[in-house]
Amino acid sequence: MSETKTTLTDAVHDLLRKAIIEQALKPGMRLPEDTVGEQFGVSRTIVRHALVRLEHEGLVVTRRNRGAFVAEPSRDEAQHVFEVRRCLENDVIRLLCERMPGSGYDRLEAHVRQEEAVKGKDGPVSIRLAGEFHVLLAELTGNPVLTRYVSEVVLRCSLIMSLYARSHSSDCAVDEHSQVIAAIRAGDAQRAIEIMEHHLGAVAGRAALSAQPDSIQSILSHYGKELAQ
Amino acid sequence: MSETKTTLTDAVHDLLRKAIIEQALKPGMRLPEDTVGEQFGVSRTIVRHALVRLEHEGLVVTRRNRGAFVAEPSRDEAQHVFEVRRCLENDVIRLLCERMPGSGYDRLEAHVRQEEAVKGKDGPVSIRLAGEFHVLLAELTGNPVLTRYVSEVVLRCSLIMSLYARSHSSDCAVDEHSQVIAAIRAGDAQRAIEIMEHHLGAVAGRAALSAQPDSIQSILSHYGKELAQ
DNA sequence: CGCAAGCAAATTGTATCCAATTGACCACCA
DNA sequence: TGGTGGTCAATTGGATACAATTTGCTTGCG
Repeated sequence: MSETKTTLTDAVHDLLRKAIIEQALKPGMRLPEDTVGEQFGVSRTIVRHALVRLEHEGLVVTRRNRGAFVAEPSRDEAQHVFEVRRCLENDVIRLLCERMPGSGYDRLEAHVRQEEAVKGKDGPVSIRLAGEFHVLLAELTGNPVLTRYVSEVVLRCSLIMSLYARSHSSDCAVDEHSQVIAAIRAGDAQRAIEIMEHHLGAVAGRAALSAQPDSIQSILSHYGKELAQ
Repeated sequence: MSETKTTLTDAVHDLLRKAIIEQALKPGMRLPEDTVGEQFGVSRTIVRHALVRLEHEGLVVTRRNRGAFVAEPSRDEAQHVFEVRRCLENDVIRLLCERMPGSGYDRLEAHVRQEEAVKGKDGPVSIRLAGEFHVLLAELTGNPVLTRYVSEVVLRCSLIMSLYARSHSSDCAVDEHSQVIAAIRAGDAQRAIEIMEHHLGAVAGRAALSAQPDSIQSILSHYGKELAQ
């Protein structure tokens, strides 16, 4: 366990991801390989590998010979991500109602307490914790594959919310988290799923409903395809 | 559209993936970077990037300073992949019952016809087509995120089946594919999901039930962790 | 004054090169 | 004989160097 699994690539990968999620790197921002590289004191090779992974995760997009950019999910993409997220998280709930591990509730409640602790002061930490609650749920299913996918969509949702949401402070209402836990504990999968649906719906809603007819670039990008090049 | 999106990395990536799925590269086989590189006539850098992606997709695993190997999913892992696959594919069905695009049935039926054409002569092509049917279903939802995930788990399932299944010829019963289409066309989501569950259950079953108490290395690998190094 | 061609800077795509870690083989010793 | 330590080959981790492509600007012409 003590083996330092962190190859440099992993480190850069994590750092960039965190920076993106915390909005230090804003959507659309360019990520030149050597700039990032010298910033972290590593060579382009490393940065490149990290960027490849991030692209796979949907947090950055790369254009041929143009470089990497922090992803700017369109509303359509956002819709798609949320759709998958609902599907996955519903299944998480369903599985947890069948097989919640022993220490599960303790860990969940500990997490919620942590969320409540930083409730007032919003900001990066609260956003991160909100996401991690959902990842923790996935982890408790004991299914690493499911966990990875949930993790990915949650991260993308964070990015999406940073683009489209009006207010971040209440992205994940902590009490809804508690309600989900309670419903699972009661073994009431149906209700837990309903709460989760409502929970995610609310989050997605804050993004979708703020649909001032899309920012100009978003609209134009839609038409721009036709005259690309 | 004509832009040759294929950077060399993409090409190698695709080639390796295809080779793995078609079992030209068998699970557990080593993939030394320079060997692969000189085989394809590219440098290690390229192979490296391709391997990073394949690892992300779960088709290869890499051990620090040891290199890359074609993944050998344990039965546990296999279980996890199938669990996620069922979740995702059920959602695909559900979505398609709501919004099947106009040309959808044509494309599906064309595909099934293709499958029937090569039905007798099993082999790589039939395996590939069977997988692509499920990917095609996902594509028809119009959700690229969902499509990518389905695509990934389907590929991993192909790998898994190549490890654990006794007979490949009937991995995906073509008539079950037809039944799914029919159920969706009837708008009967419940029935379509049932068929799909049964369909996937049968596939997974062929793997899981052949559970001669696991090959020796599989068992030992379970205990081996403790004395790893 | 607007537009097109062309040039220069910047950045990615790819290859090669060095260093560090690993695993294996072999000799040596209790 | 079994275990231990050391040296060596092999292979990856990482950095640097070169080539190709794109971009934006400049310049010249209509």
